[in-house]
Amino acid sequence: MISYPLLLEKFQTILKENSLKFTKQRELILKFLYENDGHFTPEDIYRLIKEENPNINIGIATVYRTLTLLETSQIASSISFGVQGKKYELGLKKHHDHLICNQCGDIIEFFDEVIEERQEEIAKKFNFKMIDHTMKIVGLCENCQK
Amino acid sequence: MISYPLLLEKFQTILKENSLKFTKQRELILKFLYENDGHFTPEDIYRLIKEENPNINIGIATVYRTLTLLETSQIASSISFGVQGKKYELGLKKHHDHLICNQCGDIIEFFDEVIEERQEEIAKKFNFKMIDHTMKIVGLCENCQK
DNA sequence: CTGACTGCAAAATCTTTGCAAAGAC
DNA sequence: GTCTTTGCAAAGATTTTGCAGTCAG
Repeated sequence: MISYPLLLEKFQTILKENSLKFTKQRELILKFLYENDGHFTPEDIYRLIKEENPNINIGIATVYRTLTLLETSQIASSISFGVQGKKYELGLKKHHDHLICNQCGDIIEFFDEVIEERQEEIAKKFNFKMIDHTMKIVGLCENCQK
Repeated sequence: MISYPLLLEKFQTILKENSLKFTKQRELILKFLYENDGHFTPEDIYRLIKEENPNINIGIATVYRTLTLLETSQIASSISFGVQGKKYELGLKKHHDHLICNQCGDIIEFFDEVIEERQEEIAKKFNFKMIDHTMKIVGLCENCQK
């Protein structure tokens, strides 16, 4: 896993390349995603950053804007929950898919080589240029089945 | 594939079982999904039904309510597109997954036995009770690569 | 300095809800 | 007749945008 200083550097490089500025708010959001393993809504991120940094001012719009930027830069990635919006996570980990618990909302990550390969083959079969793929298994986690 | 009269009967049975009423609007939405192979937003469905039936009154709220009902009844199913909402299709076909073109929005359906099996195995491995699963391969379709 | 970024509030989307009238059974 | 459904418009929820002031480089 990448270290935080390296991640920060990567982000700053991307910003520089695009004549964008490195701001306190952008750093806080990056740091939040780095430090908090999991999947968060923009609202979650906004609220938790405010809680942890009562002295800093940050607006929800900035969170949305920054998350979009981070996703475009391939530093973060999101999974969507239909009408309930998206959740973001740091996107530098190895690609993986998700098991999502319907009851408690818990998200388990997994990676399966066989599925990855089949996906490539399917895309090829349809002459489809695959950019991304997501797989969600929805159900009940071990705890919630009790 | 199920015939329309049979589908209609199935729907009516479900309605009766739940003391719900069979209305013109509900039938139109069911018929629309049956006759139109593809994936539609609630807005699409609303608009197209109105176009095809200028004499009939139908509100967008009814479309939403009915789609929810159809999905709960497992007659329709939806795939979500993040903030951009959901698209619905008749859900009685054999389970399948989707290739989604980023450019033109086209959706190609596919089914792969190997992936299906692996999903079962993964769920088992995590003691996860699988209720549903979706897989989306996002990219560029054959046409849009040109 | 200059142009990008920010927070705010307003706007835009998409979906749901409250309600009185209409319709199914 | 009774109870559900409907359309409408208003309300919600989530996300985006316009703008004037602020800040990074």
